[in-house]
Amino acid sequence: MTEQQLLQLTARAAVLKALAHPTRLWLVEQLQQQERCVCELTDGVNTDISTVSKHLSVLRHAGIISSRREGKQIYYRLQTPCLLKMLSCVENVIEQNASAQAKLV
Amino acid sequence: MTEQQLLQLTARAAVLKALAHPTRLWLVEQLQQQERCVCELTDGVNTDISTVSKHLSVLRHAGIISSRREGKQIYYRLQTPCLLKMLSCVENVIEQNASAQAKLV
DNA sequence: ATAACATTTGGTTATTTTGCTAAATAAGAA
DNA sequence: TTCTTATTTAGCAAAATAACCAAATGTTAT
Repeated sequence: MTEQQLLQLTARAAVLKALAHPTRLWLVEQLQQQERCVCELTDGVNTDISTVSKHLSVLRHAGIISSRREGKQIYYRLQTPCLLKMLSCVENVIEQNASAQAKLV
Repeated sequence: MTEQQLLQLTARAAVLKALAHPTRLWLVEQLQQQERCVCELTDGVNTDISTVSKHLSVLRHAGIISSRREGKQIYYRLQTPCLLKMLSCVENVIEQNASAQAKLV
């Protein structure tokens, strides 16, 4: 693995790592159709507001979402639509695991 | 978020988390064309054999790769080909980030 | 059985991540 | 200005992760 390769792989890993949390995946899902303010997002999730804010910050730093202020609220939107297709492949892995499990029984 | 949803999102996050490491991404890349034994994989990477083995174990537990023994060697292969397409979307995120950065300069 | 090889597992330590509470900012309303 | 609402930041403790070394396992050859 070259130095150049390592840099590239680390960048990819950073994006994946940002997605790799149930709450953050949920947030991405919520932003699928339309942008949302933080208050709307915290409503649906059972964790603290500050925790949600931190998760949003992680996603934003990874370039997965972006934000804009409108009055008191801050609205978040999805930056890269193809992420949703990506997740369907993740689902494939899970289904395959499930059927492999089933085969063992 | 319902209990059911949380379970599903946690499963997805687990797959993404397994991928979210430069060495593991490199390993997945190596398995893209053909299966490989551990000795072939450790050759290309600068870390300890035991560390590589542990990374392979993480990928295997996530159902991303699988292994078979042939004599003294253990061969690993990719379980879900669509993962490679998935990573091209991750690359999109990175490129978009780069061009956003460039715009600022 | 012993030796040599390929790989995994266990133990340790350093680092990172997570989620909470409390405090800080930012914007609008009174 | 002061109050209220919306959101972020800081600080902390618990849990998870990563990398190394050493020891254990499984396989083939002697």
